[in-house]
Amino acid sequence: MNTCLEACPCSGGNLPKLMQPILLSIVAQAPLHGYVIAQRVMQTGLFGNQSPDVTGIYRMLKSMVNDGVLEQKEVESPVGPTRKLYTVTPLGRECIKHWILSLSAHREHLDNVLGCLIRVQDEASAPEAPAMPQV
Amino acid sequence: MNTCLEACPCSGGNLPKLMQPILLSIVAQAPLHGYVIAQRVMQTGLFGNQSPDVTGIYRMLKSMVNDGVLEQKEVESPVGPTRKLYTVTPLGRECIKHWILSLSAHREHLDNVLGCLIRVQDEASAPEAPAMPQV
DNA sequence: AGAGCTATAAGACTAACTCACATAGCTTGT
DNA sequence: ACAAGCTATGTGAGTTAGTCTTATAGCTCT
Repeated sequence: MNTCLEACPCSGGNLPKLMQPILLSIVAQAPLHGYVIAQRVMQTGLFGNQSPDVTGIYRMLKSMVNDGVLEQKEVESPVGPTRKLYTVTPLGRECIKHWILSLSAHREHLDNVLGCLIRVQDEASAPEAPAMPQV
Repeated sequence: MNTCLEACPCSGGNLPKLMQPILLSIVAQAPLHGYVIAQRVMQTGLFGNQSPDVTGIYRMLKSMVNDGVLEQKEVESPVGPTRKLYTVTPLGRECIKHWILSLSAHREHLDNVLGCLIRVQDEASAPEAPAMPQV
């Protein structure tokens, strides 16, 4: 039993952040390494003031390389650990097109679900105000 | 490395089905047991011809009872195993309101991400048609 | 007798996250 | 000189919302 506040899924905390398409669109603009990508994610303003944590971003970048949508090039850095420069592959460009289609479809699904919820909500709030006079 | 077809996340297969709000809106209309709820989910047409599998629905119903948004009443059935009748609790009604808010916010996020992708896509397809003459 | 429907559920797996922690070098302030 | 804090990458462990496979049990229809 929760209080339906922050912990409840209805707060939207468990909805996907869509990091993969976001990362694709950032890297598509210019090849970058992880740390800078994470900063760009924050700068998009998509997450208000805070970005989802960087470890998730590094992990996602790695898995995207594994999937062949990004390419990774090790670059010796003058300071700190070796940086990894990410570039979008041709396959990744294809993925961007696919994402546009599937996110549009998802948007429609979302609208339909919202419609169901709002209908239920309206019926609950005004059951004694019939639009049509009863015989 | 995948082929960016069905297996790739860009196909949208991993996007959430939003079962919890769907189940809430169905049970809010009338108390039902699992099997019938699963049928209603299919009838909504939200998933084309096929519904996500029933085991997920049973599991979700159970966890929603655990969260206090649904109430479960065991009903002896003349045939087959004991049915479980689900009803939306007052907390569940609150959740419906919250879902409307957070799904609306999610819709906005989705639109923003789509905007980023489409912008990148447009720039990639028309880089040699400058709107402003270069000096 | 066997097929197929009603009805519920556990087991094992996956994707996409989260938080806590580890590591390592560099810069800046005191 | 030393600590604090930034740059930069990563592992481990856990959660949520799903998936597919399999199990169960009784009923109806042919």
